[in-house]
Amino acid sequence: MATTNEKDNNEKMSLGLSLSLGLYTDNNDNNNKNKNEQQQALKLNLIQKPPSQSFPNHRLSFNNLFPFHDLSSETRSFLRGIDVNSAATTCEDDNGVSSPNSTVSSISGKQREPNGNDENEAERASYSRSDEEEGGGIGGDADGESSRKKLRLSKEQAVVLEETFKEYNTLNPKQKQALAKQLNLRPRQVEVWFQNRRARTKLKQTEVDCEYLKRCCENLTEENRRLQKEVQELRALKLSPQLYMHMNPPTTLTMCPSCERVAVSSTGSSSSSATMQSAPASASQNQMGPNIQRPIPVNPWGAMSIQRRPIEGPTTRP
DNA sequence: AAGTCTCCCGATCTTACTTCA
DNA sequence: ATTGAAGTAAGATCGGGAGAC
Repeated sequence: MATTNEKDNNEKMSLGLSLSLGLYTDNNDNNNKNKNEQQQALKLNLIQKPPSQSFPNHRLSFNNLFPFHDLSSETRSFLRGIDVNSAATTCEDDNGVSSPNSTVSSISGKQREPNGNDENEAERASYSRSDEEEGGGIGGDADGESSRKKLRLSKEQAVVLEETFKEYNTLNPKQKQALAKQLNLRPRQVEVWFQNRRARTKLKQTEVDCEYLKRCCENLTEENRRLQKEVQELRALKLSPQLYMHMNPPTTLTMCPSCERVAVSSTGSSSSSATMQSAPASASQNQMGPNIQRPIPVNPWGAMSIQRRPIEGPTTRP
């Protein structure tokens, strides 16, 4: 079961994060490689390395993931040293009488200590019900209460999750269990976190792609406008007889999109066959006035200076 | 082939928190 | 300084599709 899931996960991993017109999908080819190594690495990462040791890299990597306008509230609070969740330091219901989250939600943020007790964060944010069965996950309101109380993860937990996500954006059951155990969360929580993380990463990527396409459209519109203008100028030239007499028969330059060679097809009666020339040669062949530039075919996509920046980090290592 | 299980995804709900007037 | 509305981020849930058994 796990084997098929891993395969499935890897396929989705390579598909899900490679929206973006296939422009940067190369790295994902490595996703299917060395699964055993990945698991070994995860074990090392999750079990042998204490969470605190992975913190120094956090802010850099997180900013790399979301470099723009995405200083989340948690991060901002983190930077300010304010513990946003420090109120609910303990959850008193190991037996599940009341949700630990209800404690969190019943205490407004204004009751939290301003300086925050960072030492208690992990305990605060962790489920004291972490030993309860995973069945309490989706729709798992075994106590019949339909409350959807939410628990903010501590920054340590978030950091570990982020670090893990950067390496594996999907987890197999073993990884999930190990991570949940390390973070003192329920496996379901880890699973949900990864699902949400994937979804939001994809959303961000979609936004980036949308912006990119918008700029492409703008560039093409501008290029079209320029070409239209040039056509008008050429038509005006054609209508001017004395100038027209000294011109070679008008040519139509078309660019082969694949080889980027220019087919020069004369519209005059002398030649009806198109010949392929390289673009620079055709440019120099233009015998029109110096002020008129024959539009050398451009690749508006290639000419664009937009830097596409993949926003999600998670690329599995080979 | 049909049923079940598990996983993932997309949409959505809900809550915690921030910002701003 | 305080407060409440609006906005945002993120955890959680729901329903459905897909693959494995």
